[in-house]
Parts: sequence; structure tokens; C-alpha cells
Amino acid sequence: MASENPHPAVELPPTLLDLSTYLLSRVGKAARGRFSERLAERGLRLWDMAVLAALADFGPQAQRDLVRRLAIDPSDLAKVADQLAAAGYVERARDQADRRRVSVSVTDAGRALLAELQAQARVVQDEVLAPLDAGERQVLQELLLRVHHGAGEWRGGL
Amino acid sequence: MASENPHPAVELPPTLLDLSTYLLSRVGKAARGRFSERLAERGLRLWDMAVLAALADFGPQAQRDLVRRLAIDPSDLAKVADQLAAAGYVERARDQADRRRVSVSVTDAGRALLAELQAQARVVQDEVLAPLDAGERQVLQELLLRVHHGAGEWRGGL
DNA sequence: CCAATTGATGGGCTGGCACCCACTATAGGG
DNA sequence: CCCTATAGTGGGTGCCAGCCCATCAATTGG
Repeated sequence: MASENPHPAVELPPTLLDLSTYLLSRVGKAARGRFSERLAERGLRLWDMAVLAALADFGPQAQRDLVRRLAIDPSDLAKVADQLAAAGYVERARDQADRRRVSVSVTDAGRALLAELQAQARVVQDEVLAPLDAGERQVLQELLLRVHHGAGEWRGGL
Repeated sequence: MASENPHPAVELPPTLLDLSTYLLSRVGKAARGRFSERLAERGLRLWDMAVLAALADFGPQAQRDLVRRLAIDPSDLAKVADQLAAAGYVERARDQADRRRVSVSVTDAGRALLAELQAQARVVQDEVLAPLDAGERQVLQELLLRVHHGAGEWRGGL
């Protein structure tokens, strides 16, 4: 048999490739998947990074604020916060003004971790966006940002 | 209740929004999710459309070819093909040259369905890409296409 | 003609993710 | 004081996509 190709030289249907929807979904999934892998190596998930980022960017805040900001399920956040706290990346403290609330803050270790994760994300980005030069990446970033902003009513998920 | 924000009165962390990886993943997921919903209304999934598209674009072919082209698990394809055949969108016939193979071809009904699905995909696309004008969408499409092509070795999954 | 390979299929396992409920503790208004 | 609402937590459920295995039929090579 002439099954010679280590790489399948077969192409995807143009009918699909014509759809930005499809490309967006596929490229997005690839990006997500690759980054998730890296996180998994450290026993982390996407939400962990999202929480760290929110805390680093906006400072200590109650879980309810994180819930609203990140559109995460309160119960799920509790689990994420639990894990992050156990690993020493965040600290939790009862809010003295309202003792129902638990204020979460990022530790130095958490900040260090976040920085590393950002670096990893950029590595993945370099892999995924390899075909584009710096200027094109800039354009892409700007377009994606506008798309993202334009649709505030999108549902959660990381 | 709180699950609905008229406005995202709260913003996402810039640390995340700076990452094309993140935007790609998020926008991609939104696009995928929205389109999946439409497909689900018809009892279809993404693979169904992918298979129809491959058949329409490249003509009748054995399942093994679809497996390679779409990087789908053979077993899963069997199920998809089964469902599509039951609904009359494709026809299956034993290849006379090699009776192990099952040649799949799209029916007129299948072509009609595909056309409708494409229309639906464009509707979703219009929703998702609403903030961009025609020219910008063109740029985005072109960039995404290059990104997609640049990474031939990405692993499967539609 | 036998052995190894390939194509197709059915079944079933798995991990991740979103979602939901019950329960406790606290707060705040009548 | 009650009564209701809110914040956090633990536990559990359901869905879906990807994957692997066993099996059967057909082909191919020795």
C-alpha cells in the first residue's frame, strides 16, 4: 500500500474553513487545550489563573465579588479558593465589617505563580500565532478585544 | 438573579485580556457554544456538519478517509455516520473494490441541510463579530486562516 | 492456505465542566 | 426579637467529548 504520509496531507473542507466561526472555535480550542495542559502539569486549572489574575489586578476582595467578576459558580469558586489557599497562593480572611464575607488576597507566592503562568501563556501564544508577525498579532489582539467587549452578554465559563 | 448582569458592571482582569490566548479561547468558545445550540435544536452536533461538509466538498469517500481528514475517532465517526444515514442525509454503500470499506456520500437532503447549517453559522458569526465591520472581518478571517494553516499538527477535535 | 493487517462497529470508560441543592452563619430591616 | 436575604461551603448530578477495547469481516502477503 502507498500509505506514505506521516502527516496526513489531507485538507479540511473549505466549507468549514470559510467560516470564521469555525476557525475561531478551532484555534481557540487549540489555544485553550495547550495552555490547559501546562496548567495541568502544575495541578492547576484555568479558573485558578483567572482568580489569581483578578486578585492581582483588582486587589483583595470578597468571594462574592470574584463570583460576579468572573461569572463563576459560587460553589466552584469556593473549591478553587480552597485549593489555592492550601497551596499558599492566596489567603482568606473573614471580613470584619461583614463576617459572612471571606476576603481573598493573593500572596507573594501567588503573584510569582501568576507571573510564571503568564509567561507560559505567552509561550503557547507564540506557538499558536507562529504564522503571524508582531504587527499582525497586534491587529489580531485588537480585533479580538473589540469582539470580546462588543458582547457583554455572553455567558460565563472561563 | 445575580446571574444576569444588564451590564458587566465588573470588568475582567487586564492580565487575562492582554493574552490573545485567552481572548481566542473565550471568543472561540462563545462561537462554538452558540452554534452548538443551534445544531442541538435539530438534534445535531458539530461533527455532523463537519462530515457533511467534507462529503460535499470532496465527494463520496470511505469512512477511513473521513477519519483521516477530520481527525475523528473511527468509532465516533461510525456513530455520526449512522445517525446521518438514519436521517437520510448520507448514504452508505460497501465499496466493491474493497468490501471492508464503506463509502459514504451526501444526499440531496444532506446538501440542503448543510446549506441551512451554513446559513445558521453565518448568523452566529454576525452576532459574534458584530463589533467589526466587513473589512475587519475579512482581516480577522485571513489572520485566523493563516494561524490555522500554520499549525498543521494540531490534534483533532472539531 | 494461513497469518497479519485493515476497515468498520458497538460498547463502555473517563475527565472536565457547569449547574444545582442543602446547610450554616451572619446581617439587617420591620 | 423574628424573618428574610446574603455569603460561603460541601456534596452531588448530568452532560459531552474524546478515547480505548473487543469483535467481525475482508484483504493482502508470504
